[in-house]
Amino acid sequence: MPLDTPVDATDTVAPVADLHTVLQALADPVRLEMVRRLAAGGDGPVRCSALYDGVSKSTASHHFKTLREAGITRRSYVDGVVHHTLRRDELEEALPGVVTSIVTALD
Amino acid sequence: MPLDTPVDATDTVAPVADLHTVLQALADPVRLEMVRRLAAGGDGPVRCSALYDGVSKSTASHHFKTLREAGITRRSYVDGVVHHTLRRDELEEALPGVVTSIVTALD
DNA sequence: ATGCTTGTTCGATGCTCATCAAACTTATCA
DNA sequence: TGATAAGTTTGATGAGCATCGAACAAGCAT
Repeated sequence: MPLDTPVDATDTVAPVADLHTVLQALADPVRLEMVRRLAAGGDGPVRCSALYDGVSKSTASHHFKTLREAGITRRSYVDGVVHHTLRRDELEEALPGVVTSIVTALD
Repeated sequence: MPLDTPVDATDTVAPVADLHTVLQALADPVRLEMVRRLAAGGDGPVRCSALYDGVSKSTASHHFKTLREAGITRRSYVDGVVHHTLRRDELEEALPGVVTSIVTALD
């Protein structure tokens, strides 16, 4: 559904952003919770609606965009609905330990 | 020199704050650089003036307070001037790997 | 077709916070 | 006793951003 949707099933992904951008993205409680739920989802794609509570759709979409642009998540389309995936491997390569330790501390 | 200065040489320290507070503290570029310089200082006390550039004294003092209240640094007085120290051990205990990996990514 | 659902975009609003200058405190030095 | 230096605090200002509702786009159902 997005205007800039690619034809195939998965968005082209941006490189993982610099540390400051990643930390800024993770410093918001709503986004931190989104990442927590993505990690709890066993690293598979999770549908949008399962990633937030208590904020409006438009706010959630804004946070998705922030996470995506920081290189933390990837967007894909399964069963016609949007899903998000934690980019564990790329993050580990670019910023070893950072996201892993944060996710661990989140339990 | 602070109004709430204890009599002895080192401030009483607050507990390490929760993950969200710590991330929020580290998400600012000025504070991130302060932490980088503290880490580069080999975990010893570093004098205030060596921890920042490009911002005013009052701004720097504000950032010091933020780091201290997040439990990331400790303030002490050596040779009559204020020093700051990275609380490596307490941070590692409260949030294993988080600050360590961030500092490592900072090199 | 018509509607319903899902997600994005836009515009507006309000709050948080980074920043500075100025005044103040304490200590050190002449 | 001044005078200077180092940090802190306060008050004000401005920018960024989290939030929402509304309008829109795309897909699926009936």
